Amino acid sequence: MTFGFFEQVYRLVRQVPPGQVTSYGAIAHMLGHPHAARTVGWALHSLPAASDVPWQRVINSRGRISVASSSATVQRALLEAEGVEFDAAGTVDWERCGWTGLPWPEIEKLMAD
DNA sequence: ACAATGACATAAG
DNA sequence: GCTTATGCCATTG
Repeated sequence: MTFGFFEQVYRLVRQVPPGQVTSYGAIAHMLGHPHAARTVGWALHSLPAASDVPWQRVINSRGRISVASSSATVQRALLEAEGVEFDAAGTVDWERCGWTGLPWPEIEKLMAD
């Protein structure tokens, strides 16, 4: 299952509505792997640019973009275009744009499909 | 099966 | 707030 865990991550990230963001840890936790945040990040990193997965809506726990390349600029631009607001320090307010996640039945259905 | 890797998370200095 | 150290996990060579 080359797409085992990655596929799960992709499906969940695809559910993130525009204008909202979530964290790697939250994704991992929803998938039943509370400590697999690193793997989630790796999954998104290896994601092709042409993918339909809104990888830009997934950031680190502090509400900051951790990527250290030109993608960071693109990511922030995409998020701002969706309505996500950054403060002076380039941080996102979870209160404002944080994604609460899907109800369990929805997640379960995504995994089953 | 073992060692290395990585867009993380958290605690400590 | 930034840097360093440690823990965790799935994927890859």
